[in-house]
Amino acid sequence: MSDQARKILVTSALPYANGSIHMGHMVEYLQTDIWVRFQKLRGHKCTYVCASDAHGTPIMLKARELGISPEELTQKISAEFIRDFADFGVDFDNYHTTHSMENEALTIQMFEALRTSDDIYTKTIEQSYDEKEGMFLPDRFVRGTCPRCKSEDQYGDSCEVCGATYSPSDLIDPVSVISGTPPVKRESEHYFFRLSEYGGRIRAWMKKARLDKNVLAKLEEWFEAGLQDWDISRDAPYFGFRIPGTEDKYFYVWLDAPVGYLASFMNLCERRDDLDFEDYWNADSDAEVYHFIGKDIMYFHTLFWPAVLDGAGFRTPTSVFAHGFLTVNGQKMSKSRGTFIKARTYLDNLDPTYLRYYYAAKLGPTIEDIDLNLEDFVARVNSDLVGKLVNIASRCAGFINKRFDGKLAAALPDQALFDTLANASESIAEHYEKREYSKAMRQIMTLADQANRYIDEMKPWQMIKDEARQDEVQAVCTQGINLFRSLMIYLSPVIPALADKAREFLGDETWRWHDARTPLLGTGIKAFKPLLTRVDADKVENMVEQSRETNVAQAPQNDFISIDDFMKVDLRIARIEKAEPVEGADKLLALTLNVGDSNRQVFAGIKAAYAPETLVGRHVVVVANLAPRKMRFGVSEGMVLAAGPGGEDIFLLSPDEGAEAGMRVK
RNA sequence: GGUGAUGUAGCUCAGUUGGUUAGAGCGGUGGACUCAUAACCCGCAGGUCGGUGGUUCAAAUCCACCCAUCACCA
Repeated sequence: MSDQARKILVTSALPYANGSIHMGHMVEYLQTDIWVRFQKLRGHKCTYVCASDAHGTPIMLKARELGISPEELTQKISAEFIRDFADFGVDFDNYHTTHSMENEALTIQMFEALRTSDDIYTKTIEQSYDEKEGMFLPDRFVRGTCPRCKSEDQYGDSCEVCGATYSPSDLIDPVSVISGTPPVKRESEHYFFRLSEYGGRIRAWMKKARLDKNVLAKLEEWFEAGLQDWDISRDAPYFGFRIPGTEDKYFYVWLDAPVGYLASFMNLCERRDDLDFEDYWNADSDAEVYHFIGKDIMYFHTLFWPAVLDGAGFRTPTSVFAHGFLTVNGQKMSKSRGTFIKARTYLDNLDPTYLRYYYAAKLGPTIEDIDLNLEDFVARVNSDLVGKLVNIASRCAGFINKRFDGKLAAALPDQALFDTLANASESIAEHYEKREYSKAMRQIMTLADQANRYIDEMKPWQMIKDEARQDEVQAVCTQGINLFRSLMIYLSPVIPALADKAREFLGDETWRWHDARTPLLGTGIKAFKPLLTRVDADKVENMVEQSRETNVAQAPQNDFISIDDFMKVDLRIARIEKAEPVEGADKLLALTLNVGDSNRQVFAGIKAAYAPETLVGRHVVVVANLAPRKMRFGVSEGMVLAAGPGGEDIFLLSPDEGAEAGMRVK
């Protein structure tokens, strides 16, 4: 790694301004923030920009639903985003919006450049149209019955049940999600970007960008499928930028969203004399540009985006860093389980330092998902941060403060041990640079173990009883304090708030990476206050409960159903005749139910909660007229009613004594 | 359905180009210590490395198939 100061521009993906920031989002912003803080600590000129992604149909519709303008909506949500990020210590140099003058000017500039080079053409296409609402419908806004498996209420682009992909016109009985009316086909002229012409240039960029091998594999897959031209326009009504020379055509949100990276930077340059927009974005720029993104938007960032930049005469990104998704307790985040945790809910309960460290301890450079295991989270943070790290300072500071008037010794008793930490500097730095944070954390914690072992071997608490060894105690504790200091410097990109507290306690003005090479000697330290308290497992539980509650409160829609609607559901008492595990299914039991006149087979996901033999003879409530569903194990002819969040917490409904199989429930 | 990724101790994860008894942290357990936010230190137990088959003197590591989980399909 060169010692020359590098010019680096870093971005995180622009959060879409129609919801709240949650724990999944935070993976990306913390991953990026750690990297940026590390670069700054190393003395590089690193700039971190972001913005709200403010355009598109979902935002337009949400604003309409709330009876406010899209501008108002996105401003309000952006304000929330900014607070959430700030409270997590995400330190943007600028946070802007894609609905800005800079972005409009840049988007149009790029579009015109591409049109001049004949990379834009128009073509008439057919699309679903909602006559009642007077608008074209994105695929996601049409729902209907899957043409392949006949599952009802599926999206217009793919079936969530059988996984089939198709176009909205293939759906059986399609309806517009907005008006509930059947859409019609209507023609419209759209603008297309000739992505198909860019294969060679994208490949050349890929080689330079040194992408992760998993990202490359994915790209290769897309290349094999063949690059298709990209539809970059949408018809009015749409919230976005109008295409010059048209009355009712707008740029597709995904065209102007990445341009928002440039727009935010341009906006920053307007008030920063030391930053020059062209210096970073001209085709021959020697600055480095990195985009941190989630693996779901790789397509846009590794194909369209370099192609558009290249075609429009700008420089391309130095690299694109894709990360995986977050699971909580090993599963997809779930509102019913209370694991769909908003950033604000976390902040209301817990210190952001915990999460920053925990994510760092798990993050690597690949697109693999990471898991937030809440029990592990409590154990890991308490053990590493409180038990190991802060403990070093805690067990030395008392002696220094009480016996030596807060004064550190003038020399280190064990220079070799100090050097061990100093010499780890480049290896740790390399881990940070490559975004191997989990490796960096492991290495730092191993060094923390050495520090604790050192104090343990020296036993200052025994020395202190011997009048002749007082100086030794001061020396040993000075050693311990300095080891702590080095570790804190290394960790400061991850846990800046804690590092600041530690720095103040030690009386240092500022920290740079290389300060870990020179010990603090002969100076005074402040009185030691606990720098970080342990994670309270009750608060974690509380956070989960709050996440569950807020969502349960939302769950009952104010859409009432009529008694007729209810009567459509044929609920019957059934007697379980037979219950057995299903081979190859972890969660299912195969139940043979007597519903009066006949027996039928139903698969129920209750294996974790009930042993099959306890069920036989029991009466339950079953939905008798549910459309039979073909599963891998056979056909399921109904649904057994049960309550609870799932797993072991499932509770079957039973009738009171006297009910017989076949009776209707109403 | 197609494509890709992942599957290693109770939990979270390391395991470089195939090579001696498969590692760490947490948790469990036994002990030591008492400076420290019941923290720290020493020891012990725990794994047929998702399954099956194959290549090889040798496979967690390579190949094939299968199973499970996750993602993408513009």
